[in-house]
Amino acid sequence: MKHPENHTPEPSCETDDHQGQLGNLLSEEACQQAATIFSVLGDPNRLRLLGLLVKQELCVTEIADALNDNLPAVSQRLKVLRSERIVSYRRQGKHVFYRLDDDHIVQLLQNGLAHAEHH
Amino acid sequence: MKHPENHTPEPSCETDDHQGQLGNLLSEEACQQAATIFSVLGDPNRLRLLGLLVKQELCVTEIADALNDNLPAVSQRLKVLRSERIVSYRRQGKHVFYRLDDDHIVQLLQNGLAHAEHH
DNA sequence: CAAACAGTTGCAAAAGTGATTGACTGATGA
DNA sequence: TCATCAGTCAATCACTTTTGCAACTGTTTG
Repeated sequence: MKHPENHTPEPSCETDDHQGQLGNLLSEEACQQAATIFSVLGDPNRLRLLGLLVKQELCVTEIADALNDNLPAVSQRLKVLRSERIVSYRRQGKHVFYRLDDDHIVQLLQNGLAHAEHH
Repeated sequence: MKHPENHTPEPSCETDDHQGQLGNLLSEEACQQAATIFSVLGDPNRLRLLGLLVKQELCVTEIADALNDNLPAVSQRLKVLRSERIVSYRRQGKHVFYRLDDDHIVQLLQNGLAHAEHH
């Protein structure tokens, strides 16, 4: 007696497959991982930071300056982004340069922004 | 004395435009909105729930049952998803049926999962 | 109208998150 | 080697979010 059997004449026939490889992909583990990534992107400060990196590679100081924020804060954010492989970095002398890890996440950002707009 | 001027010979020439309408889009407000959406998606429980809705429209009880979770919890999650227009709903008799608001967010989910996987 | 069912809401406890500050590491250059 | 600059790390605090439970609303059915 779990599923209500008397609710709707036609059982909500939206079973078309406007999904990609999605459907089954929502396994326990996939959800967990995807959720982590989404929540890392779910912060305006980190998003602003990524916005800068879309255009070019930058070192931490430059980022902090552009965002008008202090170094530890920025470094902290970069650490989080690093942990999810959203940004990668290289050291050059005293400086550490960060950039987006791949174009993949640019897409994600675009999608997110798109949804934000048309809403 | 803000931007370091001695850091790199060529100032990190990644200024190619593999961005869509992105670049400038990262305005204060756009960031804020996008961040909200991302963080709503940044929860494994909500993601699992959305996973169900990708395939079909479902009522709250069905969802709770499928997720093996209690009704108030599910209702609460749906409320959050509703607030960001990620799901829409219709009432039919005693039941309230939820579904994904548009195919747009399916894309978002796909992107998120894709990134989660190849990582 | 009363009973039963489907959902929602409110509230308090618990868990998670981000900002801040100060100390620490690593590289350069006098 | 010492001073300085670039960045990271760690600990604390404030704040937001989740969750779990009980009470409440709305709808159907007897």
